[in-house]
Amino acid sequence: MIKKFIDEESGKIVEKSVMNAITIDCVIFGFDNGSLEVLLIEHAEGISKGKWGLPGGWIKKEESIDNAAYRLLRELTGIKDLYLEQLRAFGEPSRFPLDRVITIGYYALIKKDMFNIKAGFTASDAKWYGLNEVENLIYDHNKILEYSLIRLRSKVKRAPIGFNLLPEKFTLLQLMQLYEEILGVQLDKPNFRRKILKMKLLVVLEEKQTNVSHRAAKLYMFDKERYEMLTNKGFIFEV
Amino acid sequence: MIKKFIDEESGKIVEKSVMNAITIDCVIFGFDNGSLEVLLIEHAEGISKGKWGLPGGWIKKEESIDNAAYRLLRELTGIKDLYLEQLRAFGEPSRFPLDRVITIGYYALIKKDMFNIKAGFTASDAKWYGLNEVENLIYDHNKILEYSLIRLRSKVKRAPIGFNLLPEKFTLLQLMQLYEEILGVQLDKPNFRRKILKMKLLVVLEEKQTNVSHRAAKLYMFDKERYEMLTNKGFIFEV
DNA sequence: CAAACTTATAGTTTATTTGACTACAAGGTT
DNA sequence: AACCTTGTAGTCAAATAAACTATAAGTTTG
Repeated sequence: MIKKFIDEESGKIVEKSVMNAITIDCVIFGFDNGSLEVLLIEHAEGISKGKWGLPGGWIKKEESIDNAAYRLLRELTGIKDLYLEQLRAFGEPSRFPLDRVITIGYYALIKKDMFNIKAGFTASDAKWYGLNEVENLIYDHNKILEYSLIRLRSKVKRAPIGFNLLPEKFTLLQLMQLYEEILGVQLDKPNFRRKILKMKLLVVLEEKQTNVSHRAAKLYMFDKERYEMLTNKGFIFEV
Repeated sequence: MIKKFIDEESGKIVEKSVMNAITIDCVIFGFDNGSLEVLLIEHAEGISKGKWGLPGGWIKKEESIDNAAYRLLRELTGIKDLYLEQLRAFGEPSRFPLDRVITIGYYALIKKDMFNIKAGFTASDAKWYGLNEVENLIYDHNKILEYSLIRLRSKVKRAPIGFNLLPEKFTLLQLMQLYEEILGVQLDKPNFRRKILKMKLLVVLEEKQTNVSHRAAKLYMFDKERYEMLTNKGFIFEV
């Protein structure tokens, strides 16, 4: 597709192609043992062969961008049940060395206990990294990761998306530690309990923890229906 | 550029082009006489000729997406001093009737008193619309507008971007009305004053309003340097 | 088996913030 | 001069958040 532009220096009308290569790159977050991790892959082909970066891929003509992101995650992890949100488009002309490639960043939150990584046919390896173990990634992937963290931190305070990182059943301490880890703050146990329970978003279960070397904590579940009901009434989640 | 994909039904590897046409569309907000407005343009060419939509255009190969958005706004309004932020990419395959076109949405906040609209060579007319005067726009532009409003509302509470819609010098009532209009709430004058002044972000000027038929209010200016200084110390703007 | 230890959970107290409201000041208009 | 509109200062009760104390319910250790 060729379109007309005004050349800013000469003022003349020039014709240029407006076709671009577009990729998707996704930051996948997991929570394990009290720390936040991201899933990185080692590229198996092309100029970035052998280097680590975010999982990603190309968008097909007939699918929406969101669907492309879902498809890529399905190919990589096999899970269908995850939280996925677009970050934004990253389009510095220099971000990709060979051609102009615009990428659309996503981030996903998954329950780590629920799946196995399949490296897939463009990756030779896939591995979880703690946030401060991440070193130099390909292209602008460090920048995308950084941006995803900012978004995650701001979103997690205003919407109950944190639950997507925990198992179905969790204790209040686990939930608190999740918030502590993501937000990088220290929280007070009794105060956190009170605050989160007052929202009435959690269902307390009969079950308790097992195999712990201390008093077993009650297990809770997030009540999504109740959340939506409350939201419609004007309730705003805020930690 | 041709890439390989796994066909999900047959499991075979197929080759597809990954080139896409990408545009930029921008929601431009202005504030006038107590109400929030958006700048729309009437398209002068192509299949949408005669219809109203968001101002937009194509991205050149050698410019970043942000720069493309700046360039388009400059071409349209002539202003260089504005607030600009990317929303996200919109890429439903059906959003554009002829081809697959992915668009990257932006929103801008401008001081309406500072500029004149130039319709430009792809638009036959440009006009400010109050938010509830906006009717059916081309493509998915209503959706982009809706999304921009959600973003504006959430952002304006957490960052002092609202000032970009006001003249350099403004009264506290003007500022309060801006927040009332954007957030759709009623605020209490004394309480709003106290809250906003406590942040120490405003410089009070010697000047007062003129030509008003009531007690003249003091004029204030936003102190950007002070804002950045406070932010570095951990201050968080919140209305 | 009891003491020590760890985490869970309940409750108290104080400081801070928010929200609603009252009162008066400072102009211009009639 | 009376009145109207908006600006500005101050008060007070209610709600919320933050810091802290205390106790309960288990495990582990000696």
